[in-house]
Amino acid sequence: MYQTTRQITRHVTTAHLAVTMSLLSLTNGELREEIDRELASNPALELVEERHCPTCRRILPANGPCPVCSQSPSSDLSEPLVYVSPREDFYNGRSEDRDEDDSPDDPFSSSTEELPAYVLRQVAPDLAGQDRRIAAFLLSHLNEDGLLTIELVEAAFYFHVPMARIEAVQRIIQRADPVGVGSITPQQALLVQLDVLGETCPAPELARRAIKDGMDLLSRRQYPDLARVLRAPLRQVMAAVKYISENLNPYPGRSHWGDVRQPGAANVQVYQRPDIIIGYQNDDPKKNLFVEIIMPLGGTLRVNPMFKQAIQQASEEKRDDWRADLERASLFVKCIQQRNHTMQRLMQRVAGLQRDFILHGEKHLKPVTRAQLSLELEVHESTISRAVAGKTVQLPNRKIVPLSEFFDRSLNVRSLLKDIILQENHPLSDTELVEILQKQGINVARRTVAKYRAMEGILPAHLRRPSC
DNA sequence: CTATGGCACGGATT
DNA sequence: AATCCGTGCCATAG
Repeated sequence: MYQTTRQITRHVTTAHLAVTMSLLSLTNGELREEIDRELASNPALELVEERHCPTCRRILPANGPCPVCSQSPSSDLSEPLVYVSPREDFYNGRSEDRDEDDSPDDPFSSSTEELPAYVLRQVAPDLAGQDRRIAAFLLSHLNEDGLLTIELVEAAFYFHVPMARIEAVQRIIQRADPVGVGSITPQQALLVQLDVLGETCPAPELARRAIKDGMDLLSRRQYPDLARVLRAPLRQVMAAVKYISENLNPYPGRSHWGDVRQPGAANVQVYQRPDIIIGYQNDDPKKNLFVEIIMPLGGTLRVNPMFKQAIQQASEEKRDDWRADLERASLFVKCIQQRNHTMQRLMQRVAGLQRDFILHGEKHLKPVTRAQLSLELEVHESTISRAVAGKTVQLPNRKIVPLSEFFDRSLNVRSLLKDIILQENHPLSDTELVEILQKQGINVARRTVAKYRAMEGILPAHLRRPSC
């Protein structure tokens, strides 16, 4: 990323900007990788030890009390508190956040961290020697969803065996208990599940084609489009979709499809660890909104002071190299700080603006654009874009949504529309829906209502049940 | 004839 | 400069 250290020392400001920008667009997982890389290659950089908060177990900032637990009386309840929170567990450990609904420890249950072992136990008897090692290798690269995080070719390269051999092992793994485990993509997992299910009782053939040829549309719930691609009537496609969502699971490592907490709105998109968490201080809804910007670290990053001293006694030829290292380390630390600062300011403003959305749901989202925010924060538009892109936020109700949702121009209208249709006792046509929306002060074209419906996966009026 | 989806255009957003 | 979004017009299905 920045090998040319000489130039950097000369053009500090330019480099500073460039690095900060690229860091800004990283999610916490990617950021951690970047930090690890830098930490490994630069001896001048160091990670100072962590201090845990005794009550909430969060890692504390370099000095000062835990901002989550400290009872600082806040003067203005409408102003959210924003805090950059170093939390190692968000990178490689287990999340402590969902501990309420964790099942009691059962040595024989297949909990998340035991998934690889659980599967290996099943497949091991069928495999000999090398194949067993291949299986173990593959299983050690599963993510929480039960999908592989590496390509099969990597395994083939690692073991010096042909791809076919790896694929054969993978096929055996995929048919083990969480059926579909060890697939590369959700699509592959679904297909395997369909195969296994089809052995006992036949599955609709349309379901297979939907997954194979229309996975993209399927996951985006664009059913009318899907029907067109498959050249099948919408009714049949809907039946196939129903079959898929009731019997198959694109993420074999998870027991349920979508968000369990909100059974009404099944979300096909599943995100992993959020980059930002919004909640309340001490989980008390009467307190301020509390925004945590997650730093995937177990401590604080800084320039190693010992290294500075060591330079004095360094030999003539090494001194220049070390100086460069030092320079790069301090640049890196500064850039990280800059990134966090920007994120902090951004979230401060966003949380303030979208307070109603955070507390009361999609209907209360205000249409805010990135451009607008860039004016208020006095940064370039692209800075906001980078900061927002690809990041996810956990809301107080534990739902994880993309940060870009905070800038969705039409989400509030779509959600209102969803409500109206949910409460209708007679299927309303698009034109009728337009009129109802107009009474609520929202002006949209008939065509637009149709699009919103499609986005929400709601069928046209004549295909909807009168009752539900 | 009515309800809806497809295509394409223009303006806003990124 | 590229992309997304709302909309109008037209074709098609029922």
